[in-house]
Amino acid sequence: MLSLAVVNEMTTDERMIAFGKRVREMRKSKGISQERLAEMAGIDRSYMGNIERGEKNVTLKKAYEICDALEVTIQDLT
Amino acid sequence: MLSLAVVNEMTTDERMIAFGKRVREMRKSKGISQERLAEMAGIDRSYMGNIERGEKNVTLKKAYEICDALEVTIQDLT
DNA sequence: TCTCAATACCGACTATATCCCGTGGATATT
DNA sequence: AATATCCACGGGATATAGTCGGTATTGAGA
Repeated sequence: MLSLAVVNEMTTDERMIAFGKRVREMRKSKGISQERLAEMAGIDRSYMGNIERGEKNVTLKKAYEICDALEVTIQDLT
Repeated sequence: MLSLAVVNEMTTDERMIAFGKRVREMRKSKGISQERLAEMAGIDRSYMGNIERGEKNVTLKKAYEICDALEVTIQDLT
């Protein structure tokens, strides 16, 4: 039995994965590499890979820094 | 000298504080206590205080869980 | 003033985000 | 074949998110 509030919602893990996918889309649409985006956002290169694959639970600050590097708002990524 | 991309932007710390303020507003508009929201979101009570004061850099998962407890989207908090 | 609920604050602990460096696979190019 | 780029993936180190249990403070109401 599902409550109305839960219908159509994603799990937090699914939202993490969706977040990573949008980061990857945005990055590719700008034609830059993972490593390049990582250094623009001040993030470790291997960690950026983890984020795009939705394997890591990023903090809000890092999310904001990725937004800044991609020149998008956090609404665009969530 | 400011680049155009930076004009009108907030620092990440300012955005953390704004996030916390919105959590507090939303919580109060629902008439519930910090401690109650904390248990609804599965978060420690003292940590919830830190979040509302913008003292802690919460992870996306926790942010989503707070959204769920408040029955709002993350766009409402960011 | 007294009480009570709500919140702020504190120290110690545990879990995990994040960094750093290296390796290997895939693909494209010369 | 050789070189270069991009990315997945690994282990280990460090920083910090998040928990837990307590105490202090604040503000509202009896």
